Amino acid sequence: MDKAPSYHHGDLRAALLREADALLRQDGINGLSLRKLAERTGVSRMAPYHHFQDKNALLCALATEGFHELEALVDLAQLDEGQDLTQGLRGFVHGYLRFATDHPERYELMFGRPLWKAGAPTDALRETAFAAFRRYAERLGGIIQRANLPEGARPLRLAQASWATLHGLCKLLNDGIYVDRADMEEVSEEAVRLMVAVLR
Amino acid sequence: MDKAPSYHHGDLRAALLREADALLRQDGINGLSLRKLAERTGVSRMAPYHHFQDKNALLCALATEGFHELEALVDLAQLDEGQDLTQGLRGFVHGYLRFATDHPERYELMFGRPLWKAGAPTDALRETAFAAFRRYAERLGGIIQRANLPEGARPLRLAQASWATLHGLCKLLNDGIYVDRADMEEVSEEAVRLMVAVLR
DNA sequence: GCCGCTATCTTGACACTGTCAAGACTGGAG
DNA sequence: CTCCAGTCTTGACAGTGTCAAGATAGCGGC
Repeated sequence: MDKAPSYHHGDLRAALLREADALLRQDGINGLSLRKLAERTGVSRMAPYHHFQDKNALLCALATEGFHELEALVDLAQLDEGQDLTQGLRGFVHGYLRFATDHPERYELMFGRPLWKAGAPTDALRETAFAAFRRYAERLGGIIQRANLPEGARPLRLAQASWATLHGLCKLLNDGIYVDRADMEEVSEEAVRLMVAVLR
Repeated sequence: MDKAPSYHHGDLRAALLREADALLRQDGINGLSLRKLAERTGVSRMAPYHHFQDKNALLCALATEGFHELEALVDLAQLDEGQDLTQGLRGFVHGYLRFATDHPERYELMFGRPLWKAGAPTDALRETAFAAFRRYAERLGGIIQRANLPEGARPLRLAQASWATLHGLCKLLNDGIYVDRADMEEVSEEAVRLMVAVLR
């Protein structure tokens, strides 16, 4: 556990990711600078570059972890079983909102423009992120099929539209734009109604 | 039109906003630096500070213009008259998506975290942004009332949820996350279905 | 045990950013 | 004409990501 501070750190990369997460929580995504991170980890400013190609690569790695959690969250949601549809959706929606609002900086990193538009996202990030979505779409497809609704290519579209609702809600909430944290409960319920309504 | 380049520019501020918009389009929100802007406008780097307190203030001013356009767009939408509901909503949704995807950088600026969370938004920005939303909520309230649905505090919640859907869709589209530009037509139609379904 | 190779870490330097401080100009009011 | 307040400028500083080149150390082969 306690390490004599030798020239070779031994387990940088992991330490970097850990400290980066803490720094993210503390200073936000804009406050996360490689130099601060290096200093905090007790290493010189260029050391991280031996474990990550870029600042972008480091952020992508961090975001990828987040998407793994998100995927687990989708798996946990009781969307498929004979369970009540509204109840299942409500659970997922609440879980998603909670995930996003508990760690806003992390969520912003995962879905933020800096990674996806400005810096090119890593292949690993792309894959992990889309895996979570694909899983969600499959679940929704199962529901549609079981309720034998007019299917078509609809499951995908519905998954996109409903995820957009969730995502937009989280963004508005986290940035404090049109919906207040105090409204969270009621608005999320309205979102559930939206999704359920279209599923009948 | 042609100005002898005198010591006093005469109409900076306006020129700054104009050039800033162009620079935004060209280099994206991250590429918009005050120094580049100043040089492009043909003025020294500190000149903008006599017309805007901050970089933040300048960006807020730019975003405010955007929200004025958005408000006009809400006003244009045929949401209230006896017109077919689906048709009216579809028009608004398409208009909104078009607004966001035609000028992604501008949209990102308007609703982005840098202004709303990191830097404190100007009072003017706050006001303009919320005015647009309020107008939208009123329209929706009118629809609900005319169709005498169970009202309650629902208009506001519905406005929040549906705006979130739109917003999330635009974000996903512009950042290229779960929904591709090629899917735009179909997904937006699904969004319309979402909103209409919950209005019955 | 020793040599050398390679992964790892370091310091120096550069171009870039936003902004504080202090000076230079100038158009208009008195 | 004078002076002043509004406008613009240059100098400086701390902070950023990252290229280049040097320092260190652990590990396999002899």
